Amino acid sequence: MDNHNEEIVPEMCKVTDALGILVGKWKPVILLHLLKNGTQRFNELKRSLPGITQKMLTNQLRELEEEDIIERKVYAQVPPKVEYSITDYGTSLEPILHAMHVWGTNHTIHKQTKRNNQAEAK
Amino acid sequence: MDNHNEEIVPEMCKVTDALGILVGKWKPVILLHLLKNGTQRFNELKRSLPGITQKMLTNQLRELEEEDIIERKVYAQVPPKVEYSITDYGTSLEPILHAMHVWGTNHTIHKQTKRNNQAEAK
DNA sequence: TGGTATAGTATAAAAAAAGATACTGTGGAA
DNA sequence: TTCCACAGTATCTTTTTTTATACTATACCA
Repeated sequence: MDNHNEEIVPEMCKVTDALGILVGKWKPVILLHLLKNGTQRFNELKRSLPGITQKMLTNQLRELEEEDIIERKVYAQVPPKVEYSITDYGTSLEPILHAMHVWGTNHTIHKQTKRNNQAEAK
Repeated sequence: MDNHNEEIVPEMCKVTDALGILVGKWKPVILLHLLKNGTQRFNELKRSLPGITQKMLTNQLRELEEEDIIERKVYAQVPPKVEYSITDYGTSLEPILHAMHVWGTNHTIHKQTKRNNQAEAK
């Protein structure tokens, strides 16, 4: 048995680092859109994200690009054309997003069940 | 082949819901402490979390309790004694926290590598 | 000639999250 | 008698995040 047990030591925990990349009101949805639909132009994304402002979209995309999760490709055209896509490295996030989605789905059920139980216990 | 493919539809995505539970500057660390050390008293936790204010700790604990992730047990004593622990249900978060930790750890390396490559490319 | 689409930037304001600080009541120890 | 530990509350201030709004340049179309 080798000695790299996988216990997380809170003091050197990287969970927050990982979270930092996912957090932001719009980042998960942006990632899911890019994962599902592949390469997208700026305004395509914008139309898929009702309510987002251009500034927010730009911000979130830049932050994801900074982390090497997505790629930004600018075409030298007028009017401008900019395409966004998930990098190969970025796809390594997919299992986590998926796990969170599954957990989140179950959690909504869990909470509903709990509420019902509490209601009938009165 | 059955028809429940697990593709995440962004429109009905629960990732944000799951994230909402983990987000908060202190929640992941609190959870990791409780997972690692088991039941803890309020001030034990506080001492383990250098820099946290009582208000923040109380807040985060109440929010986690609200989601049924942790349990709060009050002893009718003076001075007061309150114990916090992960619920059985709460442990279902462990794989996700673990996955995020592993991903986060790798990500720090990834970024370092990228920086080095960029530096030597100049 | 005016209007539209593109991918943004700039600035300010509002809202949410986090932090600082002071306060509570009570039993036991010094 | 004063002080400490306990598990919090109550306010107030600061910081961060998000939103709202207006503005840019240029090609194309009618």
